[in-house]
Amino acid sequence: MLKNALRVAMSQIIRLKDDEWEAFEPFIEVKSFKKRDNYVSDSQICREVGFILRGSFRQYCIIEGEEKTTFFYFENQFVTNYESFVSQSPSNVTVEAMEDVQMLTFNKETLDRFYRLYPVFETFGRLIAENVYICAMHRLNTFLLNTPEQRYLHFLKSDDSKIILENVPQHYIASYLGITPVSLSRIRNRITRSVDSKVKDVRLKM
Amino acid sequence: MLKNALRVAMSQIIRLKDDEWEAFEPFIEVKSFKKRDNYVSDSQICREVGFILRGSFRQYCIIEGEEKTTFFYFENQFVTNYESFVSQSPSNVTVEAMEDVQMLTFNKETLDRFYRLYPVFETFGRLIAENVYICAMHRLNTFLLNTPEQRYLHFLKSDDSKIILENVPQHYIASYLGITPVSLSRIRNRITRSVDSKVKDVRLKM
DNA sequence: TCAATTTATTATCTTATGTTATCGTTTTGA
DNA sequence: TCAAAACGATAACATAAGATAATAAATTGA
Repeated sequence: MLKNALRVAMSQIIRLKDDEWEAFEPFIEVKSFKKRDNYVSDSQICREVGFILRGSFRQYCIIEGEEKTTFFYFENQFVTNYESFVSQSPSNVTVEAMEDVQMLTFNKETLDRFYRLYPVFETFGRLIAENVYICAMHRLNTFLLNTPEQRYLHFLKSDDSKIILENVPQHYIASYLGITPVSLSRIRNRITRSVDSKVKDVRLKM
Repeated sequence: MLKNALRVAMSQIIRLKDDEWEAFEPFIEVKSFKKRDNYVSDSQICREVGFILRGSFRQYCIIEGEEKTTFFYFENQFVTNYESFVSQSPSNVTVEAMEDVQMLTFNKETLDRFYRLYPVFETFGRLIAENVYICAMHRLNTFLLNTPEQRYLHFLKSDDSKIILENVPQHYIASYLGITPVSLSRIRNRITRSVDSKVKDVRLKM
């Protein structure tokens, strides 16, 4: 059953009893999106959290007429504009399907109800928040402590990079790393050359 | 009574019943730090959350022999290395008193116990986590979307800037904004000149 | 109090990034 | 299927930031 994927994901975070899940399950909806559809729209309030069964999303905001891509969401991940969802304030970003998407969703009222009903849902909410905070801080640190080139190398070593590199055009990744597409292209060129010359060095030493 | 300041702060976040507070209060400790003392030390596990009654802290990490200041904590704020505290993993930062400090603290075991005892503490933990996440994202956005100069201007407009500008040397602020002290000095110079020239323009038009 | 340290500014030089434009190639969608 | 759009690499140029050093002022602490 489709909804079971969410149960599995939640069970990796909290101990969910059968009755708790069975109470929650009826509030989960199955939704589909076509490529290019918006899941969250700029200046709208985000009233849901989604769990991606199939497909992926890109999050961007528009600054001086230009789209700046700030995040990606893939299969088996939760997707929402967390700030807008938590504070029920208008979103300042758009979350757009990069391909056709099938997902499960539950809304704010549902979650708030379950926060009140079952302490384990509060724990769930807390652990999710702690986790996204730690991820945000790691990313922030790459800006505070690294140059763009170091940031790209750091990104290549990260767990997220594989799925992103395989699914996302390079200029979106540049944006995600806070640099221009041209600059990322140059950085990649530089790195390749430096690796090549190292290979050459090794050859010369032989 | 000293501990009441924490009750007030917590009550701005959650509804705390008398019996809940009275159960919690005995686990709160009062601690003092001298200027330059470390509250959190690099590679140590952070086992506490502090609430600052008087004084301030600076958070930094050492990269290639250089201190990079990444955060400040002031009166009536919570202070901890959140990641280290939450995951009970070694801290990668140092939190050092910028002046003599008086604070209240409670430790991880206490908090975990109260998470289990009272759902309202889970709510407290969740709301704190949601809040620090939103703050981290706002800061991350200034790196993703702004140039260093825009970032400084943005910082000047922020709520935090007043207390930081009044209490912190400029080169720490530079570090906090992810730029070098020399560069921040130039940015300030540039801004002043541009404001000056605008004043001059106004005068000429009169 | 006074020497040592810290701090902020400024100058010089180097370099990486931003900007803009061009050019193939690939992908898209009507 | 084919024209249009998207994409990535690259070049040329301008600019701002990093690195380093010198200097003066302020602060610190013995």
